[in-house]
Amino acid sequence: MKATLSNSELALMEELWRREKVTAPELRDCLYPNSTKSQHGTIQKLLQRLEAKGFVKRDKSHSLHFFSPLISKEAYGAEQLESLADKLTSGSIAPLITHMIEERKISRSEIARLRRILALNKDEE
Amino acid sequence: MKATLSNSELALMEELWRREKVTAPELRDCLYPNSTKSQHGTIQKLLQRLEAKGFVKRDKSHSLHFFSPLISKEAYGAEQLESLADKLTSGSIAPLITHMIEERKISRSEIARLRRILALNKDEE
DNA sequence: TTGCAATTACGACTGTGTGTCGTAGTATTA
DNA sequence: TAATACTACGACACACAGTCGTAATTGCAA
Repeated sequence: MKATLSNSELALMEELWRREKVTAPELRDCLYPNSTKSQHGTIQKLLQRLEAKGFVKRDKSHSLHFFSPLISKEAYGAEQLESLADKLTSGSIAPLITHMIEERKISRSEIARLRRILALNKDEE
Repeated sequence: MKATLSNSELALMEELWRREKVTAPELRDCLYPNSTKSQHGTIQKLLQRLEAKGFVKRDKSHSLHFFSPLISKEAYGAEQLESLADKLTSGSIAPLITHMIEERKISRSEIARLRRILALNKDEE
């Protein structure tokens, strides 16, 4: 599951992540506020592709299907980060973080937050 | 410069990052070992696109052009990471790191390395 | 100076993926 | 059974990646 999500797919997943179990009509109303009676198919097609990619589970026990995410937002993000590190820095994320810190792209509070996360794993060193 | 590099473009950039100042023929010999007399254009086209995207600088002071990267590998990686965090986690990378640690996707040595990087910024807290 | 070889410039083509829509089929409800 | 809403699926335009072929330019050698 190293595939990446397109913009529309991501917007749809965001909604799935927010609500966990959603129907296609609900998604349509949410993503296309004034739905012109035609975007039904768009949602269906997106869901169909997301299902094929393994991102979405379809519950068709009722005629009105329910969709739910098969991967969490954090897991997807972590996968993307891992893939980025694999492509660029031999799998290591340290160089990326280093550069972001040097360029002040990470706030001090974020740095503190990261330090706290990493400190929890100190005993395993 | 939030654009992302395709596979071929990345392969070419890797070579530029490695050697800093390279000619098109050198890139051709490197990326297409047994060049079938036709891939000259491919390299030219890739360089042309990379130049248009602002990733590459072209020195045409000689008839044989020299190409060099306009962005470092680390800067590009950091940009990608930043863009990923913006899209997924409101710009914060902590959730991604957290998930990777929980899933044991980050080795203990890498964790130690990250902790060291972050410790250097402790005084600024 | 002229011609050859190598490089540059650029247009064109294929293939792929995204986003969109239309239509046909199916199920629920009145 | 007729109307309505949903599902299924094919088709399309568009953009981009990757590739190639050809024309134009330049450098070098006879």
